[in-house]
Amino acid sequence: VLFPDWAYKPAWSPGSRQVQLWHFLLELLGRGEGGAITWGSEWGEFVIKDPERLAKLWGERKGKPHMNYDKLSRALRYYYNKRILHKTKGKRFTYKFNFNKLILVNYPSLPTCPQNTTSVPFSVFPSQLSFYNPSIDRAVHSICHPLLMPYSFPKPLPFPQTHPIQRQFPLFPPPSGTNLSEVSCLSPVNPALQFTQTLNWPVKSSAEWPLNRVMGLQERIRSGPQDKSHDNQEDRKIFPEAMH
DNA sequence: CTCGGAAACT
DNA sequence: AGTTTCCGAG
Repeated sequence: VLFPDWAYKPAWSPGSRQVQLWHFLLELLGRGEGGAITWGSEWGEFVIKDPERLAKLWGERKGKPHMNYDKLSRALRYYYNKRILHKTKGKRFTYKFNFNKLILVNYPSLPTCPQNTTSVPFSVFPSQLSFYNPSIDRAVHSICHPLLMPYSFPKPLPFPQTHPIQRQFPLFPPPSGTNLSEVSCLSPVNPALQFTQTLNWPVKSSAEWPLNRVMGLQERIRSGPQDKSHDNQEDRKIFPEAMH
């Protein structure tokens, strides 16, 4: 609920054994490595400073020695329909993660976040997130960086209130695929849930969430080519910024 | 540069 | 499924 659906996908999903491009980008961005790619002026926006160098790094990670920006950028463009990224038009080599507006649109009362820091004082990657980290708690109060991704957090329930014991899991008992070691270490508190409670964010029913409507959209896309103009109209309502 | 179709790859 | 590769079009 706090983040778009894709943000909950772990870096190394059971299906695909390889790193995904957007994880890789977030990783470089998080390191503040700077040379090849940096955060842009807006929240979630990033600029590829050295396209060919970035492509080379990506190629090394994937074992594709002939990777170049032409091919990498094609992969980025596939993210448009998946709603992971969109292009910042007019700005060369500039793209933007779609999680920013989703959060701000739904919670207009949140303070806008100055985003000049190149790194966060704590790690947000799955490997290091697997234990309860008090510094996350602290940082969460000054919500700010796009790097604050939920990755291995259990997905918060779409329903307002449930049995206390169910809070840690989308389903109870947890489905067989659930990595219990990952989930249980979030105790005593699920940071994401504490996040909502601390901030007194409004609770919406699942039907009210634009995100769920986006998911519905993806279902339609997946189910085959249908009425595309209708989809675009839906998109405009949800992501005004993403359209021109 | 940027876009997106098409086909191939893992 | 998520790219990688190739490419014609704007």
